[in-house]
Amino acid sequence: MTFPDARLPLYQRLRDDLAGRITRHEWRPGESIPSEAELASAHGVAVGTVRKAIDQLVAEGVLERQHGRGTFVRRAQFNSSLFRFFRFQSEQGERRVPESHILRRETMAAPSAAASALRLPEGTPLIFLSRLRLLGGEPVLAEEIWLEQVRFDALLRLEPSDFGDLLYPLYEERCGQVVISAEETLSVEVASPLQARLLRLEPQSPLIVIERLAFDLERRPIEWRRSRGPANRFRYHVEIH
Amino acid sequence: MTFPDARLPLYQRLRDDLAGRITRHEWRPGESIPSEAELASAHGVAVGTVRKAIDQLVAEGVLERQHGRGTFVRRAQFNSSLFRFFRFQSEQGERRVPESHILRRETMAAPSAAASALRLPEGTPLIFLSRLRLLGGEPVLAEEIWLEQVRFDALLRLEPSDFGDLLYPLYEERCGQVVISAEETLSVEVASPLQARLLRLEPQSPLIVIERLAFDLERRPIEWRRSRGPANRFRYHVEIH
DNA sequence: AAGTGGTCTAGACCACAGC
DNA sequence: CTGTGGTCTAGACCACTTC
Repeated sequence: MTFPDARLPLYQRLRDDLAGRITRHEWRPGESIPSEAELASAHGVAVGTVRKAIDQLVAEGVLERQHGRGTFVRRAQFNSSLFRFFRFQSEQGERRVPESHILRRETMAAPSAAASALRLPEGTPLIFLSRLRLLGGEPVLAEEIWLEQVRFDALLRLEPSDFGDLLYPLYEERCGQVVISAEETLSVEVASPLQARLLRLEPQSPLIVIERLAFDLERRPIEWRRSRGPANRFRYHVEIH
Repeated sequence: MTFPDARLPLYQRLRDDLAGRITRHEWRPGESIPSEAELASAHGVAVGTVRKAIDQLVAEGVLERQHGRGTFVRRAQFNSSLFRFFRFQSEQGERRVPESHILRRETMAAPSAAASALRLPEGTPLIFLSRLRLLGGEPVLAEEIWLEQVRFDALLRLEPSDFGDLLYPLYEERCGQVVISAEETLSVEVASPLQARLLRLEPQSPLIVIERLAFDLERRPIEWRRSRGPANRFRYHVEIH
């Protein structure tokens, strides 16, 4: 339980309260939350204040309004921009989801880079995943993923072959962790012999490197990953506002 | 003059009205707009409605509220994410603005790629600019830029040496065109002999290619540019929501 | 003290969905 | 017809800036 700062505006505390109840699965993705009038009377505030709190969560992509029907918890948005970097090569629409193979799954004490990214003390127990992703049989991404062990414990009790092709649905269903935003940093480097063999490239081929830090509803970083793929089949699209 | 659809909500029409007055330079960047109470009585609506219109423009980055002082037209935001791809090499903060040299400035009939990006009929008169950008004397970006001639006419009456290092302030001051959002597409290609010489690289070096389509207040595309730089000194940071 | 934006309330009326 | 979200109003009170 966090201490809601009483000096924060009402609608802010309400937003955090609702976000918490979604995190705690009081309302599940796809379900509707109580009506604005109900929430208002339950919290003893005006409807306008409830609307302002909901407005925020809608803007964050957590809730979705449907005129005349209600307000719903959004399901993980697998067509959203969070998945954009899968758009390797095939620019012609039809974003295919690459198949995934878990190569390694281990626990480790947080190395300094992962610890500082995830804002955890160095040495915190983490889960480390190594994944290879393929499109039409060809490797397109080699991924290294770090997760805080206490949050993602459930992943250790699952067969790596049962992980499926997408992690975020797994995070949501098995671990109750919802990703709603992320920061990515792109750069280009040259393939090491190891990476080259994994991606079936010639050594010294240019690689695109995507570092991603993913955040949950409470705006805490919960996943850090570093993905590498062949630079020549790469396209990346962003909207800047 | 556009026809405001009377079926649109009041606050939407108000938003468009305010956006238009900013475009037409009734209020200039850095200046304050009338107070919410004034706008409300001038338009014969409630203050809440004015606030909702202003909220939108604030979210779009056009206006900026200052508690107790007023609401201001934002100046072109040169530290904003629109300028992020200047962050070549020096990751350690201090984003320096590269110096710019205009290599070519011509008028041309819109080629099909530029026409379709800018959503203009093929053959529309355009201005074409070619720029080289340097950091500490070293070339970091070679840019090709296409602009609709009727909007950017003023650029033809200016000495290329007087363009300065940033184009968007120029667009704003000389042409009354304000960029508030953009889409970018990144890819990697291999330097042609020409590009290699321009960027002082060995031929066949990997290049990062950034295509940018920039939009104005009315959400119309007004600039299309393609920039190329050495891939190895490149870093790109995005927030995904 | 006067003027500005920020929060919050209470309620009217409209538009859409679903029975 | 009922319940839901969407728009709009009118006004109280607060917090910050400026003079």
